[in-house]
Amino acid sequence: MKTVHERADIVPLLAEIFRELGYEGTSLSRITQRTGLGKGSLYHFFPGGKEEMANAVLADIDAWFEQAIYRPLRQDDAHQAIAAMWVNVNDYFRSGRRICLVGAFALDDTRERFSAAIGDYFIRWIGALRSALTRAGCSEAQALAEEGVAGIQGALVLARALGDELIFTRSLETLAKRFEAATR
Amino acid sequence: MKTVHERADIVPLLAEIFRELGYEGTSLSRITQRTGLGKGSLYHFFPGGKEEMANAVLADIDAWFEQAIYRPLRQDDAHQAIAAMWVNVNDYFRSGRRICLVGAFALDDTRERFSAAIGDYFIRWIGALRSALTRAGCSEAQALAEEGVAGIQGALVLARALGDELIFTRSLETLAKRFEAATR
DNA sequence: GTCTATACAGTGATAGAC
DNA sequence: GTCTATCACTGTATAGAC
Repeated sequence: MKTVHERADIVPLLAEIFRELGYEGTSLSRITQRTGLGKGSLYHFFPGGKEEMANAVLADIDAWFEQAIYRPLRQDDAHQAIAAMWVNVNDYFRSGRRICLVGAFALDDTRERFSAAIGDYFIRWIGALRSALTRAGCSEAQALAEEGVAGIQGALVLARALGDELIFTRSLETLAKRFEAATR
Repeated sequence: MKTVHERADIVPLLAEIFRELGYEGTSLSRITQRTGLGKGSLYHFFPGGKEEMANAVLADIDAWFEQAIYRPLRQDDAHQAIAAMWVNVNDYFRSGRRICLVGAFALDDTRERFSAAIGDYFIRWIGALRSALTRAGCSEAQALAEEGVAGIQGALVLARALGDELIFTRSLETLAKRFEAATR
């Protein structure tokens, strides 16, 4: 049986592999195993190899955050959008069992390969969050937005390091309370 | 000229290499280049190869944090020890230009190799910080300790992602203010 | 202790048959 | 589109001379 795929079907699988193994730790043979696709198929979809695969994953992540997080923060009711962010983020990162690929890429040398996409991701997240906080009447919107995004990234590190799923959700709740106190 | 080294001289060099390249991204040839030592010397000091090198680095990091951060938090004046922690952490991570190797290892699959050391690092940091906060009269010491450690890790991610050194120091100052408000 | 030489599995990548 | 075969290269690790 010859299953026919398209690029869009493979990208989410690649995302999970990069998440678990990191960029350097992800080898084409592991990708072959986990996707069930041979190298021929892989290079058919991604002529640029592993780097193009990672770029496709980053673009996919960016698109998801744009529609699910950033746009509501910029356009919708500020209080509602912030509240929805905590819920969506907790869901997206599977209560801390899933990490942020962009954050992980930022930490080591793979940052150099994807610095534009990495910088963009955080600039836009912080910017959108600041926009919502400002509209909600927060006086120190930039600092609080940075604290919120950093808090999420840090909570992911802790959750993975301790193997504790509860700490992620608990951290988000603490952050949410800080935001409520600053916007009432 | 034949320079003679000892293990203790090499570990800090290895630490910087692992920090920049990550565990998987660090190859023996890169280690050879940056340390000036051949593979023979490397395997003389670390018969277990790359994994033993990383374990030595993690032990070195642990020892530094124990004496510079954890012990003061557990034993010294609580307010002073917490204030010193912010200064020492900012210095140790070079205002965000240097990352936390333990946090980086926690994010991807290399966590499995070093899970004991990684878990220990964060458990003891949070525990020591909670001890100081409790002595300082904080009612929600565990939650605030978690928030502080997570905030530091997240600030490192942001600083690297944005290539912005100022954001790290600024984030530490914000966290310090939160701690002061909770312990007065 | 440090080096060179070497083993050999695994790497990213390409070519071509189907 | 998918596969298999194959490429040149780099990976970790070892052995042995000095």
